[in-house]
Amino acid sequence: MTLDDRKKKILLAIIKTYLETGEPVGSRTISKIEGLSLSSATIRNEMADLVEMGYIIQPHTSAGRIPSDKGYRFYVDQLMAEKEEDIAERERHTDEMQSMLVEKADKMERLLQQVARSLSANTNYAAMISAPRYNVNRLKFIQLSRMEENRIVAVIVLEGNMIKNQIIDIEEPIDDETLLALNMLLNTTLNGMAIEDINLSIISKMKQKAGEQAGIISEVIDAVAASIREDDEDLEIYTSGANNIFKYPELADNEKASGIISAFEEKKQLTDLVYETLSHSDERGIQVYIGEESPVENMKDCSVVTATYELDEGIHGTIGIIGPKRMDYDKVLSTIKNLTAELDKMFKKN
Amino acid sequence: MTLDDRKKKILLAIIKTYLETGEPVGSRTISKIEGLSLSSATIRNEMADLVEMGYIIQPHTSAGRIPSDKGYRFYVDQLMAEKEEDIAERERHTDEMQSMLVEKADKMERLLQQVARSLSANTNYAAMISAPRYNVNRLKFIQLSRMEENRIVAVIVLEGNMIKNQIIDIEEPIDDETLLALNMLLNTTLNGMAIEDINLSIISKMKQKAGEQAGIISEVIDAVAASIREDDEDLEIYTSGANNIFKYPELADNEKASGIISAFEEKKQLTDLVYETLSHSDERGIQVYIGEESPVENMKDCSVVTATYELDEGIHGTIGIIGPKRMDYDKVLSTIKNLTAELDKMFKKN
DNA sequence: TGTTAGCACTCGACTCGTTAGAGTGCTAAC
DNA sequence: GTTAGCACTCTAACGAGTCGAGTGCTAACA
Repeated sequence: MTLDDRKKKILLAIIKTYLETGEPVGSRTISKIEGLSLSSATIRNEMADLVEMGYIIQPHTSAGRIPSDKGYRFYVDQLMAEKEEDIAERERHTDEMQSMLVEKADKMERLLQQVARSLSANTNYAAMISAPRYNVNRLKFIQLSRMEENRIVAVIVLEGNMIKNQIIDIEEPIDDETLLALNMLLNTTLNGMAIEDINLSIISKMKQKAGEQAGIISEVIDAVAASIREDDEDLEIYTSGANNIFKYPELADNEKASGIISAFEEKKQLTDLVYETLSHSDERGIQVYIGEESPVENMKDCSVVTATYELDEGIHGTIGIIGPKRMDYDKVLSTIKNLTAELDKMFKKN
Repeated sequence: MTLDDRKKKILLAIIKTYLETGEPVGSRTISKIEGLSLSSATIRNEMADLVEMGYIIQPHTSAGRIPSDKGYRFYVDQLMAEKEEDIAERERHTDEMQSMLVEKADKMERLLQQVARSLSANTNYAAMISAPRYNVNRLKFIQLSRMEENRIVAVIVLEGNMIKNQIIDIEEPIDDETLLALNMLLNTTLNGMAIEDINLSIISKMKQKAGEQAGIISEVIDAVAASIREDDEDLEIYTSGANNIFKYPELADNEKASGIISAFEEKKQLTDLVYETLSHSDERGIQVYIGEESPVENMKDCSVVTATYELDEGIHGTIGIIGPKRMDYDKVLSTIKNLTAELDKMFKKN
């Protein structure tokens, strides 16, 4: 059986109606709404086919139909194809976006938290945003300072003004002069380098140059590397509106809600989601996971829409919206598309 | 009517039974369990009195009784008085605590997250822990470094090795020498001072010393002060096990759960809780808020147990456990008491 | 051959009455 | 002051009955 044009139209009508009402839709409803005027009986026949083909489901014999994951997938693909063509799309939604007003914040964390909040408030779904990923980032500046007798603090500034600190305990005290020299050495050698490119050969070269301070320099470099790597593991993630899930009965029962909440709290699973997204990001950067498609176990009953934004050349972060499968994909896609654009613009300007 | 000895015994029996079963307890149950052997009819009479006095509630005419907030309050006060006397208490529970094993973490944040996790896992309630409060803290070390032409980064280390960063944009470029001088000036003047004690007179004295750099120094000091103050507003708080609330049906309905979850996510309300706790901490440092007593609006249906721990002289943080009113107060109090002791010990050693 | 009207059928949601059981409150006796 | 006894109350659980939405099928129609 093939999905001919009429079937497509009916399927889309069913899904759209369901998205609006949240209740199983019957043949009568479709026959009335539809442009192509067909009787409910005809619709029923087609619906039976669609069930057989797996696009829709009937919860029980005498109920209407609801979209299956496959049905949603069809709808979303359709939607995204449309958007692709419709370049003026962005304009059309611009006015809505005004209200999103991401206040400019001096601190990155503030900004990200702000974004998450505004996303969840605008969409009525749960939202998350990850801080830009460091390990594709470049070192901008390193500063070692003595804090105590044999304890120094390393301040590491990355491109994009991400700052990280690391306290380093050193074996033997270090004098001011050496410290200064070390600072010089570190900065001249490492500035502008991508973290991943700092390899053994460079380190050994530095050790050579450091001469008698070789011991200390390796201690310091190890600590710096560890600090960056460690942070990479547990990515900073900001969330907002997790409680929005209670607005959707199909997610609000104890077990499901508990799973989703714990995913939001533990962050671990969100981190996985971010990595998944970053590794699969296509040209548009937007991805939609429907139900079982979700890479996060606890979100198998949700739909997850993610997008990447660009802080700077090659430095990406991830935005995510988590809601029920019957989410307003159209609105979410527009919102998220505009937001990433806005973020990109903001960062580029900086 | 007075709460005589027999009434007390009956009340305690009712509460204990309710804590175990979670269901309204009837006169028959008490008459059987109780050491003082009285018939159910007698118990009934006493129970009627207890209802009148407000210690217990009957959900409806032909149901058993459940404790009221006032009843819980009586129980908890009793319990805490007992504990006070029983100094060997701590020993008795020590073995349970072994399993809590707070792994030593190098980073404070890791440690705190760890503690929260272990608390929630051990108690089956939701747990939170706040990072130690800064504003009673002392400056240990300030380091200004030039990052770009007219942008410097200030690294502020506080007693207890809390590190904060602040990027400062300055009007006009600053040369190395001036920067060095500024660093000297800042450190010699401010080191060891409590943040709150940095007042106008000190600042103006510094400006005087700075001479022509007066402009820059006030910029810097303002920025430093702002950085510390700002961070004080949104205290770092780590949470774990928020989804535990779903284990208790009386908290798991949509509305209540949503409120609690949002309190956990937004952190704002937890921050209030921390301040409330810190300002009211008595000699023991442990506080129990039952139902309506809670300073957090969204937790009026919960009980909240908080305690302060000491990072260093005068630097406190707060631990909190949030659960249903029928929580196992005995266990929670023991757990939290041991944990704070453990934390205190760990920090003192450092 | 595709479309449609008509109709019997299905099934969940809701209502209502019944029952069982737990627990009370009161009274009268000890 | 305590207790046995008993009528009473209220909820939870169950089942029967009803309603309505929606289906699936059949037969007629274009």
